[in-house]
Amino acid sequence: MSLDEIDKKILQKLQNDSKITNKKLSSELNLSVTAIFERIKRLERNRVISRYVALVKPAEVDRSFMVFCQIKLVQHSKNYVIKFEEEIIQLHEVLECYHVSGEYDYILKILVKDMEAYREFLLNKLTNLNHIGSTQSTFIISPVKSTTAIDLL
Amino acid sequence: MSLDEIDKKILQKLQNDSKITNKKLSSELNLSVTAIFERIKRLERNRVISRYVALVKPAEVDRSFMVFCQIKLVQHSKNYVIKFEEEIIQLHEVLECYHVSGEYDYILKILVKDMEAYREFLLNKLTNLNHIGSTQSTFIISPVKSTTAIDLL
DNA sequence: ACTCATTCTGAAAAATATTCTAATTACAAT
DNA sequence: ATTGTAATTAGAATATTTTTCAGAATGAGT
Repeated sequence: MSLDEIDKKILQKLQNDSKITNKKLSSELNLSVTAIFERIKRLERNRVISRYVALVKPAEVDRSFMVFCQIKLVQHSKNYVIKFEEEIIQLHEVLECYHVSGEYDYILKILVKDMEAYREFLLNKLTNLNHIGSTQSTFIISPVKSTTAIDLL
Repeated sequence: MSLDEIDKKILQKLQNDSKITNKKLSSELNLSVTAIFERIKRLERNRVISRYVALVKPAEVDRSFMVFCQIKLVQHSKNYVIKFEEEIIQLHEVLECYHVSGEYDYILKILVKDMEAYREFLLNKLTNLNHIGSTQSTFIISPVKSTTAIDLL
């Protein structure tokens, strides 16, 4: 789907604050409320906007420990890969998982309460999965930047 | 701030779809609209909910290339670290940046159009920063899971 | 039992989202 | 240039939702 400059400005603003009203958007972009409304609906219909979400502060819900975990599989046959990915998706501690290039096969972003909870996760969940070869954990000392907004301007 | 089960259910739902109406929430949780309204306002006031955002599909806005880039600094004096982090924050291609444990100092999640754009980014922006020792890039072959929602139940 | 603070309900008011009709614009084909 | 067609827009109406308000229920501490 093709996006003009107005679409991009709308997306830019919605990515930063999806609670902004159509009225405010319309005055900032010098368009009618209806024009804004129709454009947003079109962006939603075409799945340019995939969803609207509330972002929760991890520390406020007792999830202050973030880890990047790299994983190697023992085999790479299609069945193993499919099975592994299905199982990973089920784990709620895993916020993100990517199949990647390089020495390891996967990178996972994991969020838990603390180091102890991570140990539990590793022992009881992750290393219990079949086909896992080795893992390597990288702990987050401090977040420097964290955004979901893609720059479009 | 302390959260009861109702708060957690509200957060759970808002993390998945922040456009859900208070009326719908109220019927699903068997509370009045006002009760829901007040609870959400409290969650916002106390920054449990940090913001509401629209999520945009990267491919739809021509950003199909994601990379994890690990960085080592040449020195770790406070001034260097501060300066480096300030500069990283400015780069719109960098969606996330974490100070981490292990062999490298930082992990960055970078989103660009394609490999060529990534090369441009590396040459013109990243390696132009002072104090950078070495970098190592890991390319995303395929996303397996990607969510912003923290499981609270 | 009484007070205080918190959370709740239901109704009213204010603001916003959505629908509708018509006018305008953009653009391709002639 | 001009016609026709579709897409986009504006403005008014209607429908929904958010927000405010007053009063009732709840619970902890005295």
